[in-house]
Amino acid sequence: MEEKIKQSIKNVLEDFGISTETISLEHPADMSHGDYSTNVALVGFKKLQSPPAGGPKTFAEEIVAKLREQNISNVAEISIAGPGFINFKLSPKYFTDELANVLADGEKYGRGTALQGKTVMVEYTQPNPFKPFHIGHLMSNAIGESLSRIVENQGAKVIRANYQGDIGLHVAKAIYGILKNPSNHSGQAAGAYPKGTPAEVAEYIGKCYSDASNLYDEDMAAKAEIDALNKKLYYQDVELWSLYQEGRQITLEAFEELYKMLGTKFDVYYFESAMAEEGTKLVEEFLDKGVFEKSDGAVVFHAEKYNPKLHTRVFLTSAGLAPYEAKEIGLTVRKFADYNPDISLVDTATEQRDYMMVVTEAIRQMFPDKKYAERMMHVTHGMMRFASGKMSSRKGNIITGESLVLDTVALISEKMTDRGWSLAEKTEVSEIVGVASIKYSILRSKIGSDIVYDVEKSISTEGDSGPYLQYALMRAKSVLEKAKAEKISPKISHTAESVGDFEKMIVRFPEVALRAWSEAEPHHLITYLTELASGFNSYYAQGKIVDPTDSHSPHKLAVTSAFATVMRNGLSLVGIRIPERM
RNA sequence: GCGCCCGUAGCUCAACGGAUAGAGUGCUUGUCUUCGGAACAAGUGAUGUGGGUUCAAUUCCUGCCGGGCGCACCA
Repeated sequence: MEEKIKQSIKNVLEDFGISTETISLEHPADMSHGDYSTNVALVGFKKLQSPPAGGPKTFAEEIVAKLREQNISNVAEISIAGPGFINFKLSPKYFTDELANVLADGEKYGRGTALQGKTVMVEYTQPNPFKPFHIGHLMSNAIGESLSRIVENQGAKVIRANYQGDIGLHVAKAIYGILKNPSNHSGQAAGAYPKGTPAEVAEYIGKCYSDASNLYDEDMAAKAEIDALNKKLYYQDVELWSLYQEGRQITLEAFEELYKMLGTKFDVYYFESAMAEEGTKLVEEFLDKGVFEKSDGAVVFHAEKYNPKLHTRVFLTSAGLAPYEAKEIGLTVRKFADYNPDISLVDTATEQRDYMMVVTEAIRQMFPDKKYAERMMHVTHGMMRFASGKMSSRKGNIITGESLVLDTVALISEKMTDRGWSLAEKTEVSEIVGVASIKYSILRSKIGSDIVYDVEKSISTEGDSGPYLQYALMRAKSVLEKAKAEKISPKISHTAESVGDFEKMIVRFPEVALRAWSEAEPHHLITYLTELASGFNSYYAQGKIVDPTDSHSPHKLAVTSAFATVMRNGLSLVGIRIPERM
């Protein structure tokens, strides 16, 4: 539809001797202005050889006259407003046909073809074994999972990848803590892991890590020991190996349980430990080829030579070890070898922005013909800060990603309306709703910015929230079930009265889904779905939908059904699960 | 010091260079409680600041003020 109108405008402009590649056609913020609006008369006015004396408005009139001659199908009315906007009003039939498409397409409604045939790798979450799963990982997971689904929805084959730091100083710290257990956590004997679920053991490891981390800064002797451990681990010391393997395994299992709750399933896991060798080799190879240079014993890359805004970074330390930079090179080569993605989308925290640009520049210089750099896309998320100064979880610990999820789920559980749940049902529902509320808080704003999270407010029973979206859908479901019981079937009636703002909003879903991809911004979906839920709640409040005495009842049911379909598809794109009841 | 990001109602967030800057929350008031009130409706209230570009600036450029992040052997 949009393309058809644009084409017509283009034709008309050519008649006036104006050629433009891009025509701006948008939905006016105020729906009473029409369904589409263009500013071509305002923009094109200056390009005219002999502009009409009446100004842009007169020019708009001339354009409109010609547009009307074209008789664009489904365009009911063309008018001029304000300084020279041309507004298009579509015929009701266009919308009722679209609603019929929603019902016919079901879960396929809203799919696009922008990435048809492409392979996209999305790399996200990236927690580190031996360390707690913290809030940043939760943000990365919510964003990455949503982007994965948005990309999939545009026809791409998606590879979900998780790159984890299973080697490095943090591991040495954790191992040191386990070997010594200086605070005697859980009364656990030093040098071994306690018995328990993966989550419990991971929590123990987290405490050991934290102890060692403090000692590292305060105690010179401890620092020396940890540094020595780090070196031993790097060279896979036999004595430490089983302790290392067990701890690595168990923290990874604990992460896996969280992914399940969050609704993520990774296709591939990459580990830093496996990238050091390949990365080192590559850096050395390209040192000879002149991409890298020696400086103070280290191997560095002077990114500022190619882009003055970038800086120099170390790719191999003077001790000959591979820092993150070299491992990233190894990872890049590996993932392109494994999947050859058309786009490699990576989500990290914002502080890695410049670092990533330097690495990307190095890759550009290393592999100009393979176009790796051109296919790399980096998005960054901000930090989650907490309102009300409440920085610890219910158990009094530092808030981790895991404790935030569990605390939120527990609060939701307390506030749930009792519907005669079994314990299993209640657990399941509170989990789905609790995770939804966290994901909503993360995804509702632009992904780059920091977000302020208030545990109490985000699960408050009123207003903008994940539960609000789920609740609207539950209501719609209820209505549809009641209609079924009363044997009224949904049927679209193709009359002018049957198209209101709410119906128009429903059929905008495909373009919102597309925009979420083209800007890589899930928050467009959240904003849209919130408006849509609000629209439905108003629609619902206006009068009965299921009413045997109302001849419009079948149409209202069709609209309700279309709403439910779009809400389901939309929630799926942001990675929010839908409960059976709530 | 240099680079990147940000500054919008009391608070948390929107706005593809466009029309009267939208939501939620808070506060004030109302609906209804017959399809699920975790709801609906009404009122209240904002673009940090000085220039510039444009028919049109929250949006682009620029000065200042304020905040976050990054800038060599950590990840």
